[in-house]
Amino acid sequence: MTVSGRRGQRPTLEQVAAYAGVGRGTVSRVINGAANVSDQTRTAVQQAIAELGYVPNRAARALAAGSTDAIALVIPEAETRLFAEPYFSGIIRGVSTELADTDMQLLLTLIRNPKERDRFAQYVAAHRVDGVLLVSVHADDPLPDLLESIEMPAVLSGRRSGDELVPYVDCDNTGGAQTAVEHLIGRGRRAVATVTGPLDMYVAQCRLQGYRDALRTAGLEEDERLVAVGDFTEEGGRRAVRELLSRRPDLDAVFCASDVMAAGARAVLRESGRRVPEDVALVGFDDSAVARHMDPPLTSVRQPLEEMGRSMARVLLEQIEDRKAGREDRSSRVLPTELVRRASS
Amino acid sequence: MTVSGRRGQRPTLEQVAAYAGVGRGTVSRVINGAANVSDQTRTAVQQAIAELGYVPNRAARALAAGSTDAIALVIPEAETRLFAEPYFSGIIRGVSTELADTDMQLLLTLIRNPKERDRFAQYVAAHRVDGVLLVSVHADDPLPDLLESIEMPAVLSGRRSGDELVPYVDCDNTGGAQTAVEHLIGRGRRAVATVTGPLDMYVAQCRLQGYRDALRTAGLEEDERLVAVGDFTEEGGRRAVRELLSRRPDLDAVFCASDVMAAGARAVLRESGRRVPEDVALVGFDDSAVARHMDPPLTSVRQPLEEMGRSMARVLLEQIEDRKAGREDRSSRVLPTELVRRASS
DNA sequence: AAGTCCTTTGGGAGCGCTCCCAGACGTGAT
DNA sequence: ATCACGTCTGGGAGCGCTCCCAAAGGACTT
Repeated sequence: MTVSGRRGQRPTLEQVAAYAGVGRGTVSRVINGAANVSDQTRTAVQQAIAELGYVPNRAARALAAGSTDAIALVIPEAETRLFAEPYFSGIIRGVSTELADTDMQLLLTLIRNPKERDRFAQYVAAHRVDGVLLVSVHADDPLPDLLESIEMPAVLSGRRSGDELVPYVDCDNTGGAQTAVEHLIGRGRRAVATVTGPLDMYVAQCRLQGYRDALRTAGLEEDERLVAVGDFTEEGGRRAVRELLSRRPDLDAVFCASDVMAAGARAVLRESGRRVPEDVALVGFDDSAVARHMDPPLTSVRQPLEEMGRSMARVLLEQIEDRKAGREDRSSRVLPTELVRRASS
Repeated sequence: MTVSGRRGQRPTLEQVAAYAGVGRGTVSRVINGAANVSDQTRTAVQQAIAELGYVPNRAARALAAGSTDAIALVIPEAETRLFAEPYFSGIIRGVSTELADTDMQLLLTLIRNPKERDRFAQYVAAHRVDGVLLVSVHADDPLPDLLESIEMPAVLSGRRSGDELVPYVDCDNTGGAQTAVEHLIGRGRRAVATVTGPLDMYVAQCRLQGYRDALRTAGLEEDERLVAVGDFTEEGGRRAVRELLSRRPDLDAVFCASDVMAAGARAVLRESGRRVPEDVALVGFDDSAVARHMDPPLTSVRQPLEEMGRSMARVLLEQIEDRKAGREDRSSRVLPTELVRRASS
């Protein structure tokens, strides 16, 4: 308790100014890298800052400047279940990396229910952050449009549909799926089945489209009996593969739109006495821990999660910058995926 | 751009006061739930707030009050690798849940290198947050002591040693391990081996201790040939189990201090022609996705991650509260684990 | 020598709150 | 009627910045 009297004793900009023998405005200019400061003055101020250990007070800055130097990363609970595993840590890591050089803060907000959503909406509407990164893939999520309507800079992780209006960063789901299936075809497989995600999700549509593109490119016939709809869960994968096996017992490869579904697929294949990859080759999507630790290890399509996080942050920062300068910027980005080949195919 | 003129048009406390026909101070009192406001006045103010859609400006509040209404969740990169998977999302979810009713903000900070650590240290030293949640298990991490020295309220996730001084929230690693091994013994296993984590980590020491306690309680002899040191990686698990098999080919159960190591163990056991669980029963720790999707699904010790997150937040908030009131509070908490039984044992 | 323009600088005003003091009013005791 | 004391209220001061205007000075031009 003795030392705590020191609280608030942190030097202020004013003290730095006094110490350096200049005015407040000048110190402010140096800190914010404004032009029109002579080298001599700048050096003196910088030295004063260093000697006093000055750190600007964010609250004061935010209040005076009307900006917050903070962005929010918003994760609706619903997404949390579907994409759990490597997804968030990857995105978060990327975002954080990109923000490290800035002095933007990252605010994490989980939204579990409508009440929390409203609370967040109000919070954002009150301009308590400079921008929002939103993990959202559900078409019926009202948040993106809300952000749009209050002109809050925002970037989505993933698209809600093919003609997404809000700036987004996504990975090439179609291309990734196509590559995966082409890989299977290249290994001599001819009866390639797929287990899709729920088809009301755009990401699931894309991955199915990639599957179809690959078949078409290879001149293989598309057989609807080789397509089963899953739900991104292991049990869904099980169910789908049972269905596939009953319809086309001769299938020799399965492309699953997620690793977790591939785990379910793998179990059913084993139960049915089929060996992986000898009898049926298996490929997943996500390159999650599940894929790495499966037996045999699962070939999977890797999304560049960290890079996606970085991109999201970058796009958002640009957007904030542009908005401030009165420009309009609505760029999005689609990043390539990578096929990670393992023993399952 | 037309509408953006509205920016900053959000009502201020002053406007609320005018609207309600009271003074600024009164509105402030109502907002902060201070006593000494007549019911009539309070109602009038609350109505004004509702009608105007007033939301307090955090920056202004922080500046005037000298507090920030924000806490930081700090994750050193090193931990990110080891504990990746369910750990962070669980903790984060818990923390976020607990904070939802507060108007505390959650700031996420990843620390990748010494430079970022220093930056964060400076940031914290400047009292830009009210408290810190620190995921840290490495004894040589300087951050906890730094926080201690500047009297910043802090709570660790996990202990660095048995006599941790900084308040922490941990799960009962020893008890969890003991329960797991007792479970194996209860299923008739007699040559129970263990794969430990790196023994310079307290968490690994605890889990080993739990293993020993279980053997002793059951009156089984401890054989050092049944203990192999791993490193929480799959490859480490592989290596450890190969070692164990060469030393005690008759082992009939393995308790691994992490699921990922159990995945490695499982692979080696299969290679050696042993069936799980018929020949060798297997138990892991963490109850991660890997455990659920393993073949056979892995029995594992579940940590109550979300509850741990909640506890951390609660303990930190209490600490902040107490500190503000001039009291001293240093409570910690150890939460029970739960054995999740699956087919591997 | 006077005027013009640019660069550099100091410091007032104000951001929206909280804190706190002083005043207004009511109640009961003297 | 007077005073003391309590409850409730208004609003000044100030938190530490940024913004911006005006002033000081230097380098040119006419």
